[in-house]
Amino acid sequence: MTDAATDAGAAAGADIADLPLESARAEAVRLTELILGARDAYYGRDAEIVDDATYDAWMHQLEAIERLHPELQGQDSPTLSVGAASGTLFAPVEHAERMLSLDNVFSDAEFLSWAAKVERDAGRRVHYLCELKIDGLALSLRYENGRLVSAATRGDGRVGEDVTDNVRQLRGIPQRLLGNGHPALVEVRGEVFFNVADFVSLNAYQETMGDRLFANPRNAASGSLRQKTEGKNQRQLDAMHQRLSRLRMTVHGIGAWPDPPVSTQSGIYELLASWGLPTSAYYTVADSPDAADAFIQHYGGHRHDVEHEIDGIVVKVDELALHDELGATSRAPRWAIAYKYPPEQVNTKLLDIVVSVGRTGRATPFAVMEPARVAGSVVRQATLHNQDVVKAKGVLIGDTVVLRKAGDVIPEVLGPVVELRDGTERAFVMPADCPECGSRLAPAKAGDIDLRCPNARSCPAQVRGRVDHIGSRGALDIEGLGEVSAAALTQPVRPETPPLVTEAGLFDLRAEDLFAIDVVVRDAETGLPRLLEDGSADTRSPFRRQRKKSDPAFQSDGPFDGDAGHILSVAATQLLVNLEAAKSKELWRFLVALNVRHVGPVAARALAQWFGSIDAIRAASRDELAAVEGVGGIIADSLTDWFDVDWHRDIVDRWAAAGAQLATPGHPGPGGASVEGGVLEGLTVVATGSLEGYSREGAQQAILDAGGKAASSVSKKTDFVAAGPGAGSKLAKAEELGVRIIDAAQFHLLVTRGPDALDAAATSGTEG
DNA sequence: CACCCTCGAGTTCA
DNA sequence: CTCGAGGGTG
Repeated sequence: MTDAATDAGAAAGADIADLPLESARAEAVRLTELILGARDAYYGRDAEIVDDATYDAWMHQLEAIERLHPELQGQDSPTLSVGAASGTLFAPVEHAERMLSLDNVFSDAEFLSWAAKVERDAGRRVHYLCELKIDGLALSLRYENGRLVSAATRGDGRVGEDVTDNVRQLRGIPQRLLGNGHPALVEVRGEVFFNVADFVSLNAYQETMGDRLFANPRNAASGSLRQKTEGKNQRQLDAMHQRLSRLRMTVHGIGAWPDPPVSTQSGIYELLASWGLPTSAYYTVADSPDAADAFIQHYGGHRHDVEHEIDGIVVKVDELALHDELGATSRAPRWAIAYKYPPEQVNTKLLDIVVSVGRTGRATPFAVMEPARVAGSVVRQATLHNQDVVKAKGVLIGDTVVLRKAGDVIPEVLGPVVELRDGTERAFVMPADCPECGSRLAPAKAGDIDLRCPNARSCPAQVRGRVDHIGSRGALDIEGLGEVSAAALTQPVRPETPPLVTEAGLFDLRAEDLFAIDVVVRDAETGLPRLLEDGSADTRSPFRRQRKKSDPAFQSDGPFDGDAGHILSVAATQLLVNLEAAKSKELWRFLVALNVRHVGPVAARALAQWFGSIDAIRAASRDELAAVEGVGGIIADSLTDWFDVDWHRDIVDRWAAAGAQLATPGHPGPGGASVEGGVLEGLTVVATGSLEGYSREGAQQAILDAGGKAASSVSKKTDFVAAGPGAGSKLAKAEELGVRIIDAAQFHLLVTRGPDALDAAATSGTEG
């Protein structure tokens, strides 16, 4: 790129960054039309209708938009084809038959209405050929008398680039067709793409060579195919061949064949396969729109089970006779549609990097972004872990960043789009003080990257986090005690001194305490306090509500009448009831609730089982603690250290005084109860997905009750994996390791009667 | 010294 | 649910 071109691109980027997605889309369409029109004139009529500078400006504008919104870059984008660089590198080739693009739908409803229209136009039910829409580069191959004579990119659909020399090096593409049933002229359309693994290794290679990374497999395929061999040194040439050999082709179209010996699209695929052309293994013929929709939904959930990237599903009417009947619009055939999945990687603005403090005091920077739709949900935040990660990712506040969902769930910032910087970005500086309480942040021990707020006792963020944690499923599992209540109880606007200064007072909470609480109302969008007309913050109570005449619980002389006829809300009464019930939960839950470092549900269970009471654990020495299986020196130290702190012991004492049961009834004391001789003794079981008849917790408890070990991840030590609907990576891991997989019914048998009963049931022949 | 496992954190969904 | 960090165990 020349300097002038760089400037043009950067300037365009600055404007475009402010465009909302819909306007950007419209602008991209407009530019594409202009560019294709200019190209048509140039190649088709040998005439220039615009000067080079204008043409270049359009291209740079379009490139800038596509960098900002990669999802707008269609496969037929002019930036991916002829003229993108200089227009003279590859010879133009005219396709025998125009390569049309497909119309898109973005939802099941849109797809079903397309199918309904097709069936209405056809006047009958039709079959649908469903296939994966591979994220690659479309290619047209021309075979004359069975020999490959040319290969061309799509280009603008009518004229493409001649990439025959490069294509001849691809292993997956035959130079000659097998057999002799093919016509004299065959033009097949296919997709050249990288498998995900090959794409990753290609980028790793590019990185070691100091070359530019490819944004996605399609760009990589395009880049590899459009490499020019002249002027390259031998080493680069070898590397290129190595990469090219990893390209594969799958055929999903055929044109220029007036009289095929088969009557369906799927028949054509079989024919192509018999000629030695590589076709995709992933297609099916559906006999109804609903069946086709089921295929779409299936792969929507299993996009990553396929070795290559897919950005959607292509559905075609299978009956060839109907293709002519239905015809085509100027851009796309009416007998086929592309269902586009939501993009998994998008660009968005990094508005700020903010630091949050968790229940352990760890200060974690996270990215605050312009809300963006990724993989089907709207994301506005993503963790950045610590200041080293921020630095390693190289993001600046104000950058346009690439956002994705790791494992399809957890939002992750991949990095900045450096080309779109305009100089106003600024670097993130890790604050020296806790953003919530102002204490000086410091590493817990020398050499730690993580900074922590040392003010464990009264830092609002930490107290709030701990109270929230107490209510969580892995601890006392108190319904109604979550993030929101925890905040209301520890830092309301009224009263000034919150009911809970630390978690010590949790079981002393009374109805009056809850009734008095007011919190600031925050805007759901911005997170800022909502203001009243006089400029003061709007407040409301989470635990009061207006009394209605119709209330069955209406009492004219209730205890809380003073306040304009308000009564305790349902949430408040439930919280009080649940707190009361929590007082008699199992000992290990209290141990987890105490927030001792390194003591989670597993260590807590081991300790509770051995010692039988909090007092016994408090009294135990470091070595006595470390003698418990699953507890080592570190956890033992962590426990004794914890009990050395006055206000920690105060928590235990006040909970006990409030009636919390901090001992297992009937436990004989240290060294005592251990469950032995259960039917699952010595066996490790992992439960995943939803198992009919069991809750997530219930399944774990059933395994433990039977004397087994309930592990949270699958390893080769795992004996059984009980998998129900919705099972994810654990099931895959079990298959990979050859661990025995059982369903809910078998799981029930296993925990009640043991593994032998399972085998007996299996051999008695329930199959068939 | 290898594993293998648990902990802890952040996030979104039903 | 997944990742990194770091503890426990053979």
